[in-house]
Amino acid sequence: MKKQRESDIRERAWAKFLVAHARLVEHIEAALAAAGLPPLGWYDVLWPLEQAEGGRMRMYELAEQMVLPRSNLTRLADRLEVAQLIQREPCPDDRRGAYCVITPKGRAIRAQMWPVYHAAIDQIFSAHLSEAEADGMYGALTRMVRATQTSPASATEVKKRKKSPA
Amino acid sequence: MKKQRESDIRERAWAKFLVAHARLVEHIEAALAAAGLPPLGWYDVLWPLEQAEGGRMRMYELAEQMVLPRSNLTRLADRLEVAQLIQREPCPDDRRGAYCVITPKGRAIRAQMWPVYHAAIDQIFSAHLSEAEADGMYGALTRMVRATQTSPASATEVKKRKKSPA
DNA sequence: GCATTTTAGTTGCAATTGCAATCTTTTTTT
DNA sequence: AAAAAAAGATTGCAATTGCAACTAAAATGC
Repeated sequence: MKKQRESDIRERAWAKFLVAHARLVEHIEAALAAAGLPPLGWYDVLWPLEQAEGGRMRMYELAEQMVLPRSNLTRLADRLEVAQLIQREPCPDDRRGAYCVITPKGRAIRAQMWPVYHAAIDQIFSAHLSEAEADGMYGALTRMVRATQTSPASATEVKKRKKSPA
Repeated sequence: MKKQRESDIRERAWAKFLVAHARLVEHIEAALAAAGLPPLGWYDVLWPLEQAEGGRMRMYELAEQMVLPRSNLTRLADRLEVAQLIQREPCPDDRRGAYCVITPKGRAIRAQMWPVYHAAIDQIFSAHLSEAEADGMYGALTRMVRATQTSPASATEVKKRKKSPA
């Protein structure tokens, strides 16, 4: 008889998910800081850029990928630009838009970050997952992400009505 | 032959883990805000307090549970106290310490938050996990959390040496 | 073709976070 | 038992975040 307070295993998984996220990120940030490297958020900008065709991406694309409000990315990009890891370029096709382009220095820093980041992931995340578990987790997480994007009903509705028409 | 760019499934799981966390939290915050309720962080204070013996916990315990820097909890508690959801009480045994005590109003608000929170979890998290998957995920996450706490070697070392002894 | 609505990106400003320093009160050392 | 070290909690201050407002440039409707 081990039904822990009747709380569903899924709820316990959710609670653990939150704690694990906080702990893992904390650990990784500590590792990067200890190595005198930039924070995780910078990596999340540099990596997609490096992957992208021409080392460039539109701001809105990047923001969407990173699950970051636009205004937030603007400022983050400001910092990366000051550090000369990226560079902004006007978009020829759309004069509203701007490209974020990774610089050689940006690539270099990302390359320096990866070993540290990778080692941390291995140690605290990957080491605790069998291939099958990783696979299962990947699948489940993918379904969850999809669930948040395919039901914009609630989110959109909320956005539309300013204060509730009542 | 589908070994996607040779990147380990575990690394892809990690990447998805980060995105999923951001999306899920975003969704839940939106749901709470839409219902005119306090943010998730408040729930995370109220719930452990409500569970605790006497509805009270020491600040440091709470901070640890929540994976939050102490100073951060101090301020969070300030806000909750202003809203009269908690109350601070001096600790008789240790005159440095303080208790965080949940108030009746705190319990009431938490009770109001739960249905909204619970519905969101069900919809975007639980719905996508079989019992076995939830079980597996719970186990894996637990091991990861343990991994971050049992190797304080690196974290502690870093703390000790201020700038690196050169 | 012009008025309206959307979209991309930025900015102002208030709220939250994080880090190092501080103040008290234990706890440990010697 | 005094000195030194550590622990609990808070505070100052700078950095980051989040939201709403704003500008400029497409896209859409009629």
